[in-house]
Amino acid sequence: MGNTPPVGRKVTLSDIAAGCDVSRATVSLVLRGSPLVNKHTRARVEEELRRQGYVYNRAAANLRRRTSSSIALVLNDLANPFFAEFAAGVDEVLGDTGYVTLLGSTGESTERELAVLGSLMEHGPAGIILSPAEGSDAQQILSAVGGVTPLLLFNREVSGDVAACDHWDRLFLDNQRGARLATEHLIGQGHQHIAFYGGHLGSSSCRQRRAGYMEAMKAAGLTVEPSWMVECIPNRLDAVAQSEQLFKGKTAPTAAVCYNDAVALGLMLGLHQRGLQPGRDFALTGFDDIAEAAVSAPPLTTLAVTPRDRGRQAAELILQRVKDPSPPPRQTIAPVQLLVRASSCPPQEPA
Amino acid sequence: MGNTPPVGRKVTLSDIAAGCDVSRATVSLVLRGSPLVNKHTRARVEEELRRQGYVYNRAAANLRRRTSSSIALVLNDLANPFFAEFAAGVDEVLGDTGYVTLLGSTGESTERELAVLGSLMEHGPAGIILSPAEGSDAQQILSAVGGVTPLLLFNREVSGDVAACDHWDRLFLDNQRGARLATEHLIGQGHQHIAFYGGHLGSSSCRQRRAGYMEAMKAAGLTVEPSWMVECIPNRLDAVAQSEQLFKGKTAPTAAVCYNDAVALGLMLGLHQRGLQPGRDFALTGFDDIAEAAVSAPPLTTLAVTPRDRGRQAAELILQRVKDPSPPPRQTIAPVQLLVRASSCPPQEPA
DNA sequence: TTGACGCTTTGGATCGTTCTAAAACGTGGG
DNA sequence: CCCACGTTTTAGAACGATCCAAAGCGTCAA
Repeated sequence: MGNTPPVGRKVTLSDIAAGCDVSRATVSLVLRGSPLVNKHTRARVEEELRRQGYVYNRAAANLRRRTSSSIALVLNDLANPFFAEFAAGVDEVLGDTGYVTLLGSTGESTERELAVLGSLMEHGPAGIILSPAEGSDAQQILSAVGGVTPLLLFNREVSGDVAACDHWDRLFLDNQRGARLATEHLIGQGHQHIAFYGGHLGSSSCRQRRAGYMEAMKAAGLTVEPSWMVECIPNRLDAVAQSEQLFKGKTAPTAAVCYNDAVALGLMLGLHQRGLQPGRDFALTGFDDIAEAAVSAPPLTTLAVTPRDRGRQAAELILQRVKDPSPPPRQTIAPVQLLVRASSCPPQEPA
Repeated sequence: MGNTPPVGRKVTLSDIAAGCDVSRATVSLVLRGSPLVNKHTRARVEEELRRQGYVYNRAAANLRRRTSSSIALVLNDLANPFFAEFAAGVDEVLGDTGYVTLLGSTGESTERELAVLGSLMEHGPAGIILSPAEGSDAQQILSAVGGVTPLLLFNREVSGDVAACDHWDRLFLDNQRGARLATEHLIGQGHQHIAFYGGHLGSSSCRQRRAGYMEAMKAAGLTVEPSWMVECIPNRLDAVAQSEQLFKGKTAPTAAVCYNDAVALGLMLGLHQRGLQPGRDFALTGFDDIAEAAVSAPPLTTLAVTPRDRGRQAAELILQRVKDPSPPPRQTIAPVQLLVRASSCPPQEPA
């Protein structure tokens, strides 16, 4: 009978070594499946590991080997289903590769973002995936994470000195192309008076989506009335409230490309209040393909961004970079896919 | 001029010590804000820390002190908004207390759950918050996490030997009271023929909610027809499909307590198909207060479960347990709150 | 002069693992 | 009998921080 496992303390490699009369080094070799150890020794050690209920201490190993087995994931809003799906995708890939996810949620506060980054850095992650809070400054982030740990910027640009962060990788959605596809689709349905509704000009994604819209309109030779470009806070409530702005100009639009699904669903309510039936009297498109989009009345034409796939992709990008830091920084633009549903009807009386 | 920071290597406490001619011990004291160090020394050291861009290595400190600064958060479905909110709440509190969140997502697979727990354990978390996958076995979980690390079970029971896990803390929603409140509310509106619609009897939450419903019915002296207890898969689609079952018996219900919001929204569609207008011809309630509940037509009376608050609470519970492991395990039942909206109308002709 | 006493500072061991170089051991050829 | 050789095993120094006991130092009373 060997000794019993220690009581108040965790079982260490030395306990195992003592328990079956070999050196710590040998146990370590067994743990890492080295071919150097003799079959019988290995069996004896493995039995002892089981007997004492040994748990590997990866922190100690990482210290000695100067390695890391974690990736930090810092998100501006975990409660948002888009980012939740994204996080699930990230964790899926990281888990499969033996990395562990260090989570940090900033709640759109740049102050908290810096604090969270600082705290996570103390755990020495091998890399960082960051979806920055609005208004994040490149310089400050750089000084929080240091110049060494690889960082992948997701979904948003940061403001400030470009040179400060031009060695970061980037993963963005193809906002511009998405909005262009939606606009082209509405044009294809026969619409000529098409608005762009919702979003904040302060956000880079809104600017990109507007650019895609303008691009399609221009390419089709269609003019854009100023009253058709309406800003609103990108949630349902404000989208309802601002919807009448669309009809203040001299020509009323017959369709709208909306900044995102939440805004589109809000606009639907606003149209109802004006006596217009969306999907029959007025066509609209969203962006994101949230769960509700498929079951709204009418179902919403929108752009699928597959956040879980983006998460997986982000994880793979940062892992590549961790494995080999030498290649030049890379910017990846993820495709989005147009999902045509009933909300994007043709105009009622063809022009 | 001091030496320059090292190149390929991270800056360590020894670099700082060498850089300003003190011992490592002194630098360590400065880092931890000890009152022992002289004002001038402290200033010199702090200057050097800044100059070299020192980052604290918490893993090394944890190793030496035999402490931990992380909590593992293992969720069966991170993509579900309920758990995403929960995670955000957990991370909020943990971040404030200097802990870091180790994330693990199991995707409802018990196999993956064990793998994830094993991997996280190697990082030596101070505690674990676990929302188990369906069908998780107490024994297996216990052997994955060992008997030492505190564990908080959230939201779901695990199957198998109770004795195996009776030293775990628990945090559950008050399903029974929630359903009772909803039922009492409908009774208060004047309903007597009230159904319980949706959910799987296999799930513990469904059984608890049914129990709350029965409790209220019995207390009010109301009888329950067998045809009023209808099971369905808890999603919108199946809820539409099964809704006619409610009207197969000899007495048609005038109201229904639904298993959750998704089911309630599905039932609304089913009622429409029968020519009944929910909120006027038929009253119903949901459970969860998902985002759609407030904006459906009619807005849905439901039970708010405030997942973010639950997350905060879970974090506080596990931190308490980490701080002092001695008190006996505790089961916490979180209150749910009835939100009355237009869907729970009085019956059309008062009985 | 001595030593007792605060106030600071410090060397060295230590946490649990891995790495390196070398030792132990059996074996077979010269 | 000795040594070279392949196979296993090992002692001891790392990794970067903290803890402990003790030491340096200036001051002041005896």
